[in-house]
Amino acid sequence: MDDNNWDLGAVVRNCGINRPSSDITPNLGSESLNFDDDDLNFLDRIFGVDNNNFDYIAPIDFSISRQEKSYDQFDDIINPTTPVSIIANPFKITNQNDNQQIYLPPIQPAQVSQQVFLSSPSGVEARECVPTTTTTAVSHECINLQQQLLMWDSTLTMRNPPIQIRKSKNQSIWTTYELFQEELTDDIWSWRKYGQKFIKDSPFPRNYFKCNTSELCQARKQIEKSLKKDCFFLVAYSGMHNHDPPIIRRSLSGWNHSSKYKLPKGINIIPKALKLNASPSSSKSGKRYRASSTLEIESTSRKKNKIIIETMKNNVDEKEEENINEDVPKGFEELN
DNA sequence: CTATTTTGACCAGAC
DNA sequence: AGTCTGGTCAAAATA
Repeated sequence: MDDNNWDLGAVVRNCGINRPSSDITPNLGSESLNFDDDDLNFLDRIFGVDNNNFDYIAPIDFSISRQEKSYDQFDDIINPTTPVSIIANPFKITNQNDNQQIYLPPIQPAQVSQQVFLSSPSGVEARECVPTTTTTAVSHECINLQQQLLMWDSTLTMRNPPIQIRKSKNQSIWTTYELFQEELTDDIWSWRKYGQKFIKDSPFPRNYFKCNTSELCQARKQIEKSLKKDCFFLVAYSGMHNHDPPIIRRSLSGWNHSSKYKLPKGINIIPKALKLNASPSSSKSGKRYRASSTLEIESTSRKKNKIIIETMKNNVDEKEEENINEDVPKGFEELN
């Protein structure tokens, strides 16, 4: 099997290209990325998604010690005999012979990133390729790859490709996934909630989290309930951790793993309509509604809907209730 | 008392 | 310049 059997690459337009390796800008998020049609077509083939529904900003940042990798060499990456640095947002790799696909994990271990083509997809020339810095120069800033892969929930990552990669107003790059409620606890990092906001065109609040391990860590996470698909949550990640993950997995401070059937602590999914129409006596308290965030997963359809509707009824008079029903998002209709 | 969450205010980018 | 929107801050509330 030769190198061309694997489509693996990164679109590179700037980000320190052609600069000496000693001048690599460590923070990718602060760089501007511009893509043309060729870039987007290339990404379509790589990600296999509809470009119209995919806001490509920065598809990956992938760093490895060698510029080219064959299948066997890639296998060496998965089972490295020597420390290799990988900095990657989730990235799908397709074997063109059998269409087998894998996703690189969303591991974010290091400060340094540099975009590299490992092999050029057919019809798309790798341009502005640069060799990476040496492994030695990078690896000391990264956690060990084997350690990363041990922590990588491959089943989760495999069935959850990113559905969107976007750039926020402050130029941060956000990679969004669709997850089931029970998958929300599949996160190796410790997060602390720092905000919540209702976003335009969605009745559900967006919950903002930052890494709770290090004050200096810039990693961020956003969680909101999917409007289009009631059974899903939209989970977005931004920034790289500059430290090792917490040792204890799935039982992190501030991240309630006591039951896989409960929402992690701090995630609020109460629709806007309820908040806006809540009675004055409860308008200042989210506590009243947070109870519903510990509902059993089985209730995400009938039971939860029932309780939410009942909550609505308890907090509005009949006149207001008519207006609320118009605002109740899909999936929260009263059941009969 | 400490840690975490809540929530209105504030700020900056986009339009 | 003014408004809208999303992201963050930080004091207060809560666990």
